[in-house]
Amino acid sequence: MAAPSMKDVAAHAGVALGTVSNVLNHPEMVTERTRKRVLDAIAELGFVRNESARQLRGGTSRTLAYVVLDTRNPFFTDVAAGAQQVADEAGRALFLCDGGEDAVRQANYLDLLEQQRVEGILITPVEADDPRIAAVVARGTPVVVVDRGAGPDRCSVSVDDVLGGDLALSHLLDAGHRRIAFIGGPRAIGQVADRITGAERALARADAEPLTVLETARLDVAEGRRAGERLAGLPAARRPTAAFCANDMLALGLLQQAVRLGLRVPEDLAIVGYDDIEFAAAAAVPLTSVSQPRQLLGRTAAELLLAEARDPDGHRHENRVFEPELVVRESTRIRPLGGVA
Amino acid sequence: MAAPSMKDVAAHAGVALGTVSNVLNHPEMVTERTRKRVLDAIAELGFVRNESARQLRGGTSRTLAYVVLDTRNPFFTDVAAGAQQVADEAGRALFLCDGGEDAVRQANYLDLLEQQRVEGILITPVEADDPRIAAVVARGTPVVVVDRGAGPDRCSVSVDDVLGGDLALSHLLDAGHRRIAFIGGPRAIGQVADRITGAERALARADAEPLTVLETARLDVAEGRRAGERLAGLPAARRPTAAFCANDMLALGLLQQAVRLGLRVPEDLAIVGYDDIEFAAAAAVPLTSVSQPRQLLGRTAAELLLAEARDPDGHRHENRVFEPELVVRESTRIRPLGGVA
DNA sequence: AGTGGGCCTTGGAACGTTTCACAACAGTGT
DNA sequence: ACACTGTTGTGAAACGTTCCAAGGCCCACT
Repeated sequence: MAAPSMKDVAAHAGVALGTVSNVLNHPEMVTERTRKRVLDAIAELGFVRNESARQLRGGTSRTLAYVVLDTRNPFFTDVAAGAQQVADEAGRALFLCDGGEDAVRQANYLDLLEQQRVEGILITPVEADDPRIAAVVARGTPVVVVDRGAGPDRCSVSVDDVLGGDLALSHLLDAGHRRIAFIGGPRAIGQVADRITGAERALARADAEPLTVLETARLDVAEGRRAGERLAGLPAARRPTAAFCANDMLALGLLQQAVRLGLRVPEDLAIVGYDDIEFAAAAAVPLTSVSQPRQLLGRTAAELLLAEARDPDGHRHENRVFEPELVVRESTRIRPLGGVA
Repeated sequence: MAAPSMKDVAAHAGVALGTVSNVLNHPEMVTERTRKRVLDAIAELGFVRNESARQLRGGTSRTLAYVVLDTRNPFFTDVAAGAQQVADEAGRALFLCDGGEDAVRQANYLDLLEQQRVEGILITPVEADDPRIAAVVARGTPVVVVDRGAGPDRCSVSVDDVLGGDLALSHLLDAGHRRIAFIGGPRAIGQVADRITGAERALARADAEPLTVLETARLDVAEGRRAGERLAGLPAARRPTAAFCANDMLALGLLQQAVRLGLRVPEDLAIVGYDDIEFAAAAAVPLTSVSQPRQLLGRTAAELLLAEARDPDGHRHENRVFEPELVVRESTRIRPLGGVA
């Protein structure tokens, strides 16, 4: 048999349909006695509200969604945790959608969410200037771009990735490195491009070789290992003495493979990661990394989103930019001696 | 102005409402010319289908959800990635809901998903025998329990956690440890309880001290660090020589803090983790860990769920149990000498 | 020219809820 | 007894879609 509806509940309790609705939505305007009869009927039939019908009639949803670039990157789950806090406080549900660094899947999610009329969308886009996002915004669904800047037509929260790249390279240059590799990709990902820009900006101020860019297909541990093989395969004379990785996943993979293939870190190869995920500090050689305020990013994004959803007309778009910080650890520190533990 | 509906599109294109629906759902039965007119109108008005209305009328949804125990644990995002693959292949969207190890939040998500009439729910429950789950199943929404066994009234995929605990402890006992701590909690989490059971089973076969259980409030890195402090604070004579952690997050935190406080791993303290997440191998001291087939778990769960959703009556519930494997690394290996890299 | 048959298109019912104007009823004060 | 008030409950409309039976049109064939 089909799921019971309010009509069934009403019949079973011997009241009108509207009364059932009142019990659920305005319990104070129904007598104790009637209310109990209705609630009993609900329990007895196992009635479950139909959210579709509800939303269709009411026009409103209390659901937010975060379309994540890649849920397997702990950076994003930390951001999501920040957003979740705010959603909880505001009585909203938050759905996470894993884009898996795949533009098509991300676009599919975006379409679906718009069709579901969610209250608002957080998104870390694969491609920053995806016209689909602009279209969603134009049609009226609040969108906040996370971890990327955006134009004046929507809100965004981000961290200055150019500055981050600059910090990382400045640190390596200060330590005396002159042949430095960048590992990350694809370049279409805005964060990657910006970090390269920042790195080259720092490089331009120094007397060093141009940045060797090892472009990767994804930003995960496996690609980091692959990069490690490529670096270890180079003759020492041409091998970069330091690597700046677009994120910590790559850096951890690189570190792992480099060590396995006999390179000493940091003596033969210094490594700087990005994001300062929890695991960076616990790595074989604790990782120097560019730290971003992850949870704050998520909290702020969700707050902006809710503000826009609550007052679409009065809302003014904001593009909040946070500053990254360099956290120096062993992977770039020339150790005085033996150095274990 | 309100979002345009099919009615608006129909008026704008000068056709009947039903024709617009046909263009969208059965394009082959509409003339080229008419179709174009309608599609143009859709583009011009920025019409977006209303999924609520659609679902209300059709009664079907093509959305799955995975209520995760904690998205910040990479184990679960790996499981989710497996489920996502299957969902993609089947043309389904998968929403991730972060329970954050919080029973209340998890229950809220469960309610919402049922009200939204999702096609099916994957869940890694905080409490294994939550009656709410049974209720959802009884009312007809397909549910597959992930990473926990379940009764005959629903499907589940899991890994034998008792065996996992046994493997871990057997390994430590073989290495000569006699005073061993278990770190993890809360005990209400089924996986934790089972791993303890397995550990004690192995212990019972040997002539060793009973398991010292350090119960934690959560299964994250911070709690691991806290446990590290507690262990390091003990006088060496009473301090366990080995620790078995309920998951790798705890193990990594423990490792980090133990090393910081001057304990050598594995000489002073051997550590076994659980899950074999990607970061375990890249840790300061590569972590011995009990490995589970994460993606396979997710794939299998999603396949069972879809099978049930497609044929609710013909479906027979299955409780698939996979076997864990111990991956031995440096954190439990007595190193012959100096031992770096 | 008339008829039969395809092919498109049409209009309306139905999905389950919320909301709102209104009916029913009981109690109060005259 | 009556009108009035306030409180509860009722019934119908509306939300935007899909599906289906039925209608309209045009062409080919007799």
